[in-house]
This record gives sequence, C-alpha cells and structure tokens, in this order.
Amino acid sequence: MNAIFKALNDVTRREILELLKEKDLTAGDIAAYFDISKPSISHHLDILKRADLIASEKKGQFVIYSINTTIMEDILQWILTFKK
Amino acid sequence: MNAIFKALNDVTRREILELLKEKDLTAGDIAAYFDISKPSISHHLDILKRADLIASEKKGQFVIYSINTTIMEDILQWILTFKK
DNA sequence: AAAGTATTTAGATATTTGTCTAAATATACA
DNA sequence: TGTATATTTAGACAAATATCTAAATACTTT
Repeated sequence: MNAIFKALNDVTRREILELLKEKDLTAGDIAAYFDISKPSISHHLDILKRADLIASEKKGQFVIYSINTTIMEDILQWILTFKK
Repeated sequence: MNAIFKALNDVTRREILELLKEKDLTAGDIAAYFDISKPSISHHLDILKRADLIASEKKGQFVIYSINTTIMEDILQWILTFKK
C-alpha cells in the first residue's frame, strides 16, 4: 500500500497514468508530453513500476509502457473499507 | 486531488484514518496510539484536515476529530476512471 | 565497425517532509 | 486567581524527493 500511495503522490506520475490509460506508450512518447527531462521521467516510470501500477516491455530499442489496472483494485478495496 | 494523495502518503496518517473509522477521538486519544510526539500528531491531523479527510470540533479543552468519508468518494471516482 | 537513436544510471542539488523540543494558547478546576 | 491539562504553533534538523546534466548501455542502421 505504501508504494502505491507514494507513487500516486505526484502530479506528473498521475498524469502518466492518465496517458497510459488511453494507450501504451514508449518512454520517449511519455517524456514528450512533459516539460521535464527524460531522466526525470524515467525515474517517475521506475517509481510507478515498483508500485506495479505500470509494466514495461522492451521492443527493439524502445521500451513500451502499459498500465496495470489490477493494482487499482487494491486501492479501491482500501477506500471501500471507509465507505460504510 | 493533490492534497488528498499527499495526506494519504503516510502510514501514520492512514492509521489515524483507520482509528477514526471506528469512532471519533480527541487529539490526545489519537496521539496515545502512536509512539510519536503530540506536536507531530497535531501536524498529521492538520494535513488530514486540509485534505478534508477529517473534521474537528472543539469540546471544552478537548478537540474531537472525526472522519469525513464523503471525500473518499472523490478518490473512488478517480480510481474508477482506470478500471476496465 | 561506426554513428545515431532510445533509455537508464550516476551523482549533485534545492525543496519538501516528518520529526523533535520548547513555548504559546485555551480551557478547567480548586 | 493560580495551577493543571489539552492542543497547537514555532523553529530546527535530518531524511526523502524531484529535478537536472553528464555519462553509460542497448539497439539500429549505414
């Protein structure tokens, strides 16, 4: 739970998730959406990946990132324990 | 959304929510649950309050805190945009 | 094999954050 | 009114974090 909330506690990372919600993207595609250096985006992707919120697959010289919605289920369950 | 995720990005604050889920508590009651100073707990309560995740009411010399589950609905909706 | 493109790793730095102690404020009570 | 109790505010500090540039790694193409 800690890694998930940590990963979600950043606007850029949440926006990356919004992008990946639409379709899979390469690291470069994602970086292009932001006014932030590629290494920084790479770092954000790493944090999202450690939280299992996204997955990556190497395709030639590209790395394609995709969202992992099954983890969202965990947060959903946590939230639901509060909704009476 | 920023304030909410920020507030949730801390184990102590999440545990405070779990406590308040059961019943309303004074600041002192909450502080007693943790091995953390009262000023620190007070600061955590402030962050939770700014995120509207909890509410407080002064009762004599005590301050009683209660959970505000309606805000959980916001997170729930955000999460649901990713499901499926 | 060399050069170009895509991505990550390493190291540095400024900002944010969680924690503490000491002090201030507010209320209760004797 | 003075003392005790409850809570917050102020200020300090170490650890975590987001960012950057430079360099390394991996793959493609000529």
